[in-house]
Amino acid sequence: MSDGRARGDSLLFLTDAQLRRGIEAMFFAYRGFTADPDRILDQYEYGRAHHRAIHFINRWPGTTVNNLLAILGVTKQSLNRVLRTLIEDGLVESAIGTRDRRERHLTLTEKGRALEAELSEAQTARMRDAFRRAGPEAVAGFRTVLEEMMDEDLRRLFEGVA
Amino acid sequence: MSDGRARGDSLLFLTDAQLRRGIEAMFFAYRGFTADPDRILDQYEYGRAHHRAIHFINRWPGTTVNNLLAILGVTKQSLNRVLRTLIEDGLVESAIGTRDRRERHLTLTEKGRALEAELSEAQTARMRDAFRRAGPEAVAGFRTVLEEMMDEDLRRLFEGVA
DNA sequence: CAGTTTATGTCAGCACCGTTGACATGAAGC
DNA sequence: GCTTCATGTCAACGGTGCTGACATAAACTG
Repeated sequence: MSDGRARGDSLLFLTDAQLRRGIEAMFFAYRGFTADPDRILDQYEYGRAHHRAIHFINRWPGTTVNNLLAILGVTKQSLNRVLRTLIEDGLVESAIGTRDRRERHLTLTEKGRALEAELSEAQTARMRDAFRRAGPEAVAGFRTVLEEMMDEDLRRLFEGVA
Repeated sequence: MSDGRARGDSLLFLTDAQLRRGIEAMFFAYRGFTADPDRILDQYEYGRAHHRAIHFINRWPGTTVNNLLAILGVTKQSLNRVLRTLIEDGLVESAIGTRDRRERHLTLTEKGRALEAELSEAQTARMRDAFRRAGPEAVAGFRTVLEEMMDEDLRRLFEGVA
C-alpha cells in the first residue's frame, strides 16, 4: 500500500514486502547468532544473561555495576542474580573502588576469561564465515543498517566505545 | 571500500575487533528491533511469543500448527499455550483441515489482523527509517550478511518463502 | 480390518530471566 | 548531619522456553 512505485525504482527497497523480509531476516539471523553460544552455556548451566555479563565485563574490564546495568538494560535485581553466581563460581571478581568505595569494579578471572574465549570463539566463527561469504561491502552495509536500527542512546554507547 | 588497495588490506573486515563490533551491533540492534512492538504487546498483556505467532500466521494464512512449530522452532507445548490464548481472545481462528482432518489451519480474524497491523506498523516504521537512512546498497549488504548467519534449514525456509 | 503413525491438544512441573516493591548498608557530598 | 548514591538482597510474580506423559482422532499400511 505504501510503496513508492509512482516515484520510480529508487525506493523499491522500502516497500512493505522488503521491510517484512528485513524483519524476518532479523528474526532468523538472531536465532543463528545465539545458537552456538547457547549450546556451550547449557553445558555450564549458564544462560544468555550470563553470556552478556561476561561479554561486557571482558570488553570493559573494571566496569562498575551501574555501567553494566545501563549497557544491558535490565534491573539490578536481574543482573545481580547472574552476577552473584558468576562471582561465586569464580568467573568474575568484584573489587571495591578506590576513588569511590561504594562502587564495585568487575573483572573476569582467569577462569572467566577462559569461558569468555570459548563463547566468543563460537560466536565469532559463525560471524566470520558469514562476513567472509558476504564480502566487505555487504559487511559495511550490515553494520550501517544495524546502527540505524539502534535506540539513540545505545548507538552513542556503541559508537563511543568502538 | 571497493578501491584497488593492496590485497593485504582486503581482509581487515575480518579482524577480531571487527567481528566483536558485529556481535555487539547485533545485540544492540535487536533490542531496538523488538522495543516498539514490545511496548504495544504490554498493553494487550501479550508477549513476544504472541507477536511471532501472529506475524507468521498473517504471513501464511491457513498454515498448520506443525508448520508453525517448524518456523518458530519451539515445542508444541510452548506454542499451544500462546495459540490457545490467541484463539480464546478471538484473534486467531483454527479450522479443521478438509483434505486431512487432523490438521488445524490457522488464520487471523479481523481482530487479529488489526493487532498484526499495529505491531507491524511499529516495527516496520523503525526499519523503514533505518533502511532509508542507510540506503539501498547498505540494505542489500544487511540482508546478505543476515542470510549468511542463519542456520542452513532456516535460510532455505527464508529464501523459499520470499 | 487391525495396528501404527501422525497431528494435535493438554496436564504437570521445572528453569531462566525479566519485572516491581521494599528494605538495608556503607560511602560520598553538601 | 541529612541526603543522595551504589550496591545487595528478599520476596513474589509473569512470560516463555523445556521435558515427560498421556489422550484423541484421523490417516496410513499391511
